[in-house]
Amino acid sequence: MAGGRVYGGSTGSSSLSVLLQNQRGSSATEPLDSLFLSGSCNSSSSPSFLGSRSMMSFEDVNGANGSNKSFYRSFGCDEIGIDDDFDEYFHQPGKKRRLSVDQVQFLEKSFEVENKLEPERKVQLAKDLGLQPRQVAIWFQNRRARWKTKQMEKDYDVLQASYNSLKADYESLRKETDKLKTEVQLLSDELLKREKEKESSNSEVCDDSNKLCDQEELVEKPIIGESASEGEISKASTTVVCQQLEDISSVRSDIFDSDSPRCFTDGVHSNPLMEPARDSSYVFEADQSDLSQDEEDNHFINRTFLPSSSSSYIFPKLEDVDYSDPPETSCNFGYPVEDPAFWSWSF
DNA sequence: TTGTGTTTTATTGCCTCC
DNA sequence: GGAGGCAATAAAACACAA
Repeated sequence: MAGGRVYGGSTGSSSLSVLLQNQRGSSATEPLDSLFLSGSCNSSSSPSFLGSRSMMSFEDVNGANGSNKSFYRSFGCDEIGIDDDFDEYFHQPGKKRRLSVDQVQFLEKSFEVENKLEPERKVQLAKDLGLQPRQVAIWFQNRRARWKTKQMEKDYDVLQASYNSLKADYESLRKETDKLKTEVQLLSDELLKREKEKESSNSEVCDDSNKLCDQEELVEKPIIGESASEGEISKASTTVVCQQLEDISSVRSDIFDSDSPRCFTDGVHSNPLMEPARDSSYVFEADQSDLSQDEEDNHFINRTFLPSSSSSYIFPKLEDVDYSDPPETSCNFGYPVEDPAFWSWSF
């Protein structure tokens, strides 16, 4: 829209007083509501109807001469002496004429009441305004189109505001996610580093492990063997078990410092089901001939403290465990547990 | 005064409903 | 099939800057 334009697509009543002032030179406070009051026509207000000269140029203007005047008669303006103005525009066929401000105001008020036009109302409006019913219908049709456009603009603004809000939220969450991913990466690196350190230290320990392994066999046989009974666990074996447990705890506490996010409450897993997934099967399988030190630890603990009467483990099999909905206290940091990236660093 | 952009009035063609 | 609504569009009217 050009700057300074006083009329526009928005023909709301708020701008009509300005319109009138510009077009008629009348006071801005001059009540347009007089259109809806009978007997409002006087010599000072009559110029406001001069704009209606446009309606005299319609095709059947000769026949409509009387009906045009009906618009004024309806407001008590039978004798206003504007016939000369009518005649001036009588014979301009094909010329498009704008409705007067007052006619538009009248139509606007009618539109506010009901934006659809019933046939009876159309005829009545046409009669009152001195227009053809078709003109009234066209005006309402165009007015509805303008209203729809405005409404779409409003809806667009609302949607855009909503979009901007969501976008801001998304950006915030994305930054937080990136931050957490970085943290996870750091922790994962640290874990790998410590595991390597542990493996190197284990290789040194293995030199002395022959003796330890012999002792472990002594512990296992009474527990797992078919002929073994609980009463057969000797006091000496119990001593060895305790010693091994201390060794394990020592190694574990060496691996995980107190600041690392993990699922341990101490050197032993608080939730055995969250055991390492690097090779998750080993936790629940009875026979593992080639066990690393870490695996040996779990192997030992599981066999020592969680035996069943039938010598099978009481842990559920891995495939029976539902990991789809991990507990709140798990260490998945909100990542889906089925994500391999999660299992690569979780415990 | 003129060119340009905007608004309004009106037409056309298509669609839906009764 | 006619009436009416709607989208697209033409064309006139209008405002304004250069």
